[in-house]
Amino acid sequence: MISRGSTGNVTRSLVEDIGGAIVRGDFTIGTSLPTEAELSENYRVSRTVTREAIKMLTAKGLVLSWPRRGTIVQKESHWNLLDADVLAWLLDRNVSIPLVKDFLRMRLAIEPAAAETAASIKADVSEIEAAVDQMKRAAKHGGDALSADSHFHAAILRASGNPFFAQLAPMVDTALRMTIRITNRIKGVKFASIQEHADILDAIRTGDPNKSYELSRSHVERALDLVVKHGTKFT
Amino acid sequence: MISRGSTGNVTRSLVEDIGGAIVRGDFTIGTSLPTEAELSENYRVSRTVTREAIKMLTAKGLVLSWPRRGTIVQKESHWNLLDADVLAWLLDRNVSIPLVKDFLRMRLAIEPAAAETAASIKADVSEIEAAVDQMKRAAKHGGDALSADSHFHAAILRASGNPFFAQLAPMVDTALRMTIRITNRIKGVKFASIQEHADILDAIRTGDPNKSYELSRSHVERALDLVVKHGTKFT
DNA sequence: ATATGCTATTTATCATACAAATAAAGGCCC
DNA sequence: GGGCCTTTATTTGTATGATAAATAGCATAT
Repeated sequence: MISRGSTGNVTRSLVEDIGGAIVRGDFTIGTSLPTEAELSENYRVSRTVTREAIKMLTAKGLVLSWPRRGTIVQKESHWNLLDADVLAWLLDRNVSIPLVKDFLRMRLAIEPAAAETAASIKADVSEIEAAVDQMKRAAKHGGDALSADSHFHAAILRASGNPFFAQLAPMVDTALRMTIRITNRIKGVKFASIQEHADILDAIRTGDPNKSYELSRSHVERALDLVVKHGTKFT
Repeated sequence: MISRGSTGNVTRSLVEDIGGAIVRGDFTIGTSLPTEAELSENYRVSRTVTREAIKMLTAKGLVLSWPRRGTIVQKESHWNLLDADVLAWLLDRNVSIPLVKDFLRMRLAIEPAAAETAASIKADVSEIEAAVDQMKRAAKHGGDALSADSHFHAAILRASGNPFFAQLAPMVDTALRMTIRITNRIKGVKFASIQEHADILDAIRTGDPNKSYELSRSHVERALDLVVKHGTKFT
């Protein structure tokens, strides 16, 4: 049986449930899911709902359907990791150190470039500013510092004005929320200092591409070094 | 009326048709598509097919449906640019110089990092090798040099072993195929020399991260410079 | 053994009906 | 008139049942 979920949308709940199960590894890659009829029976929903859910999972690259063969679970390399849903499911069960490393290495490639670009076009920094303010407020009066942090980095990607960078923002937002927990539990390391974030903001605001690049790079590098050095203890 | 398309799949054809129309700008952002009933009528397909197509477009971030409000075309920032379909639709009608620049700037951030990583882990280079061979064959006996080129770059991303980089491979493959046409029609510039590609392959194969990074970077940089310098003539 | 045709299974498509949500219209009160 | 409530109509959401198309597996023939 499936509940209607917070959205009151049965199809959405099914997508969550089956998608999560696939990513979690409940089904063997290359094999078939239960048939539409079985899924509908198991979840007590109509075939309509089952089919529409499967179509959405198909669009996310998780499965592929063929008449008579069934709905085949695709290899992980086909999964759309950049899809916020898929990534959330993945991180939900699998916040492994290697994955975090790979994620940080991608950020290391992307984020400094985005910061550099943002500075060079004198981008609107209000969103970045808001994130820093939120961090300050959280430090003083308590609050969601983690959200503020992930917002900060997503905002930089958007500020770059490059749609390809901006596209990665939701993904970075989702992933950061998960991974910051890991980097924070390494040694006695606290949240990266607010000053460090404020400096990056300042470099972008004053339109200094090189400084923006370097500050952003060393910020991410610090997190990566931490995981590389101490990560093995936390696998 | 809609044909069954090359796949013999009506739903897929509808996705192509409506998705393409949205990305092409045939519908105003924020407004509603025709109703399910109207779409079904127009395309002469059942509501089932229409709904399943719309669900797939929803998963790609193009639309969002609400009872009584209709199916709303989402802002471009919500579109899943990293989805190969969406990108193909976008490039199909909109291979504009600014978009190509943004694309090259993202590659400039990603590709050298991927090449560096691939070299440092002594990655399997057979796929990259195959692409270079294909380029050589194409040069000699004629053949699809463009495909070989785009394969080469996608293969590097995959060779990095980083799933976040690898995920971008299909997108880069699609986009390159479109954009190489532009860079090639600037001045008398021919395909980037095969030697240049072979050198990158060699640096990765011999496990030289720094050289791999530098060669890859200058390769992409050359393309970007070209577009920046001469691009305005081709908008 | 290989090729050919049959059968059963599974997804694909169609058609219809009803439920749920909600925007728009209309009516009511002040 | 203007704000509040109710009703209505429209649109997507869900359910059900039927038929079509594709194909894996089996049986059969050569």
